[in-house]
Order: sequence, then C-alpha cells, then structure tokens
Amino acid sequence: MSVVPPVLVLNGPTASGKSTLAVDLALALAGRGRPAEVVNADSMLVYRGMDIGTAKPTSAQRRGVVHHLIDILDVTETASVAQFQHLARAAIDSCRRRGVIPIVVGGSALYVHAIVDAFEFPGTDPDVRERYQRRLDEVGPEVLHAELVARAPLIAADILPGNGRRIVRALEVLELTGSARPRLPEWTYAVPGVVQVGLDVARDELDRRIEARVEQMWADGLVEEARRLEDAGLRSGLTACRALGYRQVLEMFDGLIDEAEARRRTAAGTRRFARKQLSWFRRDPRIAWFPVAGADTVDLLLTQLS
RNA sequence: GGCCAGGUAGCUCAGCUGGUAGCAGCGUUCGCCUGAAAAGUGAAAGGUCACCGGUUCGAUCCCGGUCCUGGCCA
Repeated sequence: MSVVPPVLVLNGPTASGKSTLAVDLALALAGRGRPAEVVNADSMLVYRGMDIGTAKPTSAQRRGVVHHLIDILDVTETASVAQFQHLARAAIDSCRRRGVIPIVVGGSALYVHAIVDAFEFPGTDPDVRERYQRRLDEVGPEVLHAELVARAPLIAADILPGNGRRIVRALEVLELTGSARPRLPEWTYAVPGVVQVGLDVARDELDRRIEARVEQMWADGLVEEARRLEDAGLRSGLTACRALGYRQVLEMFDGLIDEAEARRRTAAGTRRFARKQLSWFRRDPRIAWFPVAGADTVDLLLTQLS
C-alpha cells in the first residue's frame, strides 16, 4: 500500500532540544521501515559557516539522517520567507515522492507558517523597497505612516505608527499591486497530511539551557567564528549579521561593549527570542504539546504519526 | 572610633528644601506579525520611598535617633 507519508512539524523554542529529537525520531521511524528526513525551518541554519552560534547540528549529530535546507546561503546573501517557502515545499514534495517522511524542524515560526499554510506573498521590487526605505530613514516612521494613512487608511489601521519595517513593506505592496496585502488567513493547511507537535519545556529549565548553550558557544569559539565570517563579508549582509551571538560579537569588535557584556546580551537576547517563539506557537491551536523531558517522548511522537 | 556620600520598582537610578513618586533604562509578563523574522513593533504589571520617633493640616523630601552600604581619615 502506498499512502502519502505525513509531514511532521516539530515546534519548540530555541534550546528545547528539537534538533536532537528530530534525529532520534527519524532513526526510530527508519527502524520501523518508515524512512524519514529532516527539513530545516530555521532562518539562520541556512547560512554556511554559521555553525557554533546557531547550534547547527554537526554531521556527527545528524547520525546519517539527511538534513535539507542547511548551508544553502552565504552570509552576504539575504534570506527571505518567500524563497524559503518555495524551497521547503520542494524539499517536502521530494521526500514524499520517495516515500520518505519529512520532519520539519521549526525554529522560525513564520517560516513554518508560510511553508505549511495557505500563504501567498505579493511580490517584491528592490528599487521600490529601497526608495521607501530611504524615505523612512529621512522622515521617520510616524511621517511615513501618515502617508500610508492618506493613501490606504484600511491598511494603515493595521500597522502601528512606530513600526517602520511594516510600513515600508505595506507601501511597497501597495505600489506593486495597487491593493492591500492579503490578510493573515485562518489556520488552513496548504499541504496535506500535516501533524504539528510542540516541545514543552518549563520556563526556568529553558532559561538554564539557554545560559548553558551560550556558555558552550563561547567555549567552542564563537568569537573566532564570527571573526572569520566578518572576513567573509558578514557585515555586508542584511540578515545573517543580525543573528543572536554574532550581532553581539560584532558590537564587541566595534569596541562598543566588552566580551562579558557581549555574552550577557547574547543570553538575554536569546531568552527574549525564546519568549517570542512561544508567543507565536501559542497562537496556533493545532500544535499538540509534549513534555520534552521523558525518554518516552519519541514513542509518544510515533503514536502521532500512526 | 571620626568625617563624607548614600539607602526610592527585581536591578541601575530620577524626583524644583514639604501636598501620599517616574510615559525612566534594563529585567519580567502579555499582544501584534505575509518577501530582513534569531528581524521589527505595542502594551501591562511591579514601590510600607531602610526603620523608629518628632515638627506640620500634611512628609520620600525638614529635625533627632537606629540599622545597613560605599569611600576617606584615624
């Protein structure tokens, strides 16, 4: 019998142990004659050379399980949700055609959302974007927001006056399509057979893990890695240089803060990031939550797939 | 032991010699989120103003004392 394999989405905040669990699960599935591969849905694992600071699973940690969409961009390149959506859906399709279960490991909630749900992006134009971006730099978000109000009050109503980024994009979309960007849809899967689970970790436990992880990154040579990437053009990119850890180390290179402060801010920023991830996950009622602690977690997840 | 500066939100501090404190920064909690998302953004909750007594209609702010912290001098 040839049934189309399900798509398993593994959600969870940073440092919750998603990557390891994904491999455990893939191996367990393979052991039952159901091959599985990992599809990365983390916006920073896509960068070549960003290994330590992103806690990218090493080839040893991957234990032979195929991982998709890792190391596909240089740090000078700009990642984008729309592009990622396309690539991830292609990877998922390729797995399923081969009878392989794709395990999507989600770090970036928007990415997961865009991959799995009915999500369409209205297009983009670098010149138009650039123009509004420049204008934002000149006049500030409030003025630009007022201009948006004048041109499209309904769209403007959804965007707070302080949020320059979204104002720029709204103006870009308005100019390109002549209409509002599509509203966030209801939770409707665009891909069949999706099963979403989440890893639940107690808040204080999560904070401890984050602290330990940052400690480990420094011990493993994050500063040196950042130096190498700086030589490779990290600063000239838009997205990669914003990654937690790297951003703080760059500030350190600039003499703005000392090393202890860079480390402290990395941990603090990571904690905040984890909270943002959680608030995003909370919105999605389709995620089934599992405690991360138990050794039987893999078995629990297997029952979700049968 | 003496002198000086302080003890205000979880932390760092602001507070015109009196009318029951600050849109403060950081942290915390919660929300928003469609081509940069590890990004970008909004809001809320936190205080017996060290303690005791006095002056006053009224004291975080004035007076006396106590305790604690940091610095200087012995």
